[in-house]
Amino acid sequence: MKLADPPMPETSGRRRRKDARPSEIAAAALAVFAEKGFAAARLEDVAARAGVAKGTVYLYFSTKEALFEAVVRDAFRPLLDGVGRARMDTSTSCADQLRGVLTIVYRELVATERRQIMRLLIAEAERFPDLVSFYHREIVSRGRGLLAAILADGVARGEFRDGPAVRQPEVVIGPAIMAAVWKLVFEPVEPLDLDRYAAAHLDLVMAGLSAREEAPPQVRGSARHAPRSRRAT
Amino acid sequence: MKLADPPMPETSGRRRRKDARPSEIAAAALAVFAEKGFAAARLEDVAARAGVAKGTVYLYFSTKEALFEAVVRDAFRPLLDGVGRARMDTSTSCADQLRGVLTIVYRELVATERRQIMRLLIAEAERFPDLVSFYHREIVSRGRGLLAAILADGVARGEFRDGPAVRQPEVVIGPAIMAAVWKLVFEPVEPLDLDRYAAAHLDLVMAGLSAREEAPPQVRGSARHAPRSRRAT
DNA sequence: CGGGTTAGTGACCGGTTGGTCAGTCAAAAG
DNA sequence: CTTTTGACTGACCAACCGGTCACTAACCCG
Repeated sequence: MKLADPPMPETSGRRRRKDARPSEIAAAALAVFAEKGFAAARLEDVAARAGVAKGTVYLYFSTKEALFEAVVRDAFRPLLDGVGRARMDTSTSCADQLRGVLTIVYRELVATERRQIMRLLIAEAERFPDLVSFYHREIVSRGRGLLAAILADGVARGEFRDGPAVRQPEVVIGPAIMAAVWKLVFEPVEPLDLDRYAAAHLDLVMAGLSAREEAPPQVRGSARHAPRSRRAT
Repeated sequence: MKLADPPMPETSGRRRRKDARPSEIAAAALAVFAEKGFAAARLEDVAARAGVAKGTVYLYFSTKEALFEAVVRDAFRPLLDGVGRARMDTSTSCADQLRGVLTIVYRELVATERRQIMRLLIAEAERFPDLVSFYHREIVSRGRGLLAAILADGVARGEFRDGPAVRQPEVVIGPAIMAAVWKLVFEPVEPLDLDRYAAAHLDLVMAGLSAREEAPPQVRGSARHAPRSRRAT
């Protein structure tokens, strides 16, 4: 496109509009979808919010489904490489790495309007299986990989206790997801103090993972007598 | 009505139908709403699934919104008193009480189709604020009260460590909510082994709460920097 | 300036669907 | 048997909305 364009920047007035339109429309569409859901969102509202006529939407998106998919796909784009880069330097303790990851989740997902994407994904999951696959591949499995690596490393270093939670890293971020859901549903009724909540989450998880010198808890019948490989400090 | 009706039981064949209809329609509506969402669900589908004509639905529910609210409200009715009764006898240890509550959540919410109610509530939360208030009042705040009581009792008995998580009981069930969401969204892509997951959840929570020995008052998450073996796997 | 290009428009169409209501008919009443 | 009741029906209506397309006008270039 832009390659081999020696003389002038081709973005003149009219042209600049054309380049800007798709993202303008996408932003408007995201707002409307988040507010109304897919089925109840009206294309005319999207157009109006973007400051264009309804026909213009169809210049850039062939159908309502296509618009929805494009919008929801791109909503996490800015975070995608962030997740990739998130492999922090291994010099810090695993506990701190874990703290860092959870803090990012709270700051970038739970606390921002991006959680509306979660609502859309939950609501329309079975109408848009491709979208679900995309998110699973690009976000969820990567995130879990990162988490699993940190936990495994923590066990290897003797920071963390080996146990079922290490092999089920989802458990560790579960409370954060619940916080996002809570804010999506109950925020008007009973708002959630995210700082306090996140602190409690961190506290519980750290205490639950950390390897104690005193190994065996009196937790009876935990159905899991795995060898606590406590690589003592 | 029924008073002063000496001769015969008035529930004859025709009458019995009238009594049965609302719940039949409600059951059908729940299925259709769960499958399609509120906006995309068609009243004719509901009627067909209930084995009646469309007009019949309007004999019992004045509008589509009313039908939705009635259906979603009643979906948890059978569990309501269950939650109330769930104040287990205080003879068992608080750890066991907590285990019991979480097990019930997994068995009655996460593992059953009832989690579809969660999807509906999340998806339509801002279109039905009354419904949200209802659930918050009848289910969520009761459940949290129960949890908080168990945790506080556990602290008093010296079973649990006092800490921020005790004052934020939501954190403790967070992973279960996440499991429900996971199954709602990613089940077709990557199914979740609920037993393994629940075991990991229990393990993490019990370890995170249990008071070890004399418990250093505030661990502040073992920020030990011990880069003893910086080798990754 | 004028002809050509193209982003943008909005009236319109057709299918869908929430909601209505005049009518049907089985059972209860007499 | 006839009459009355009321649960149930489904054709119908009107509004709504996704998608189309003939048209407009802003812009570019010679």
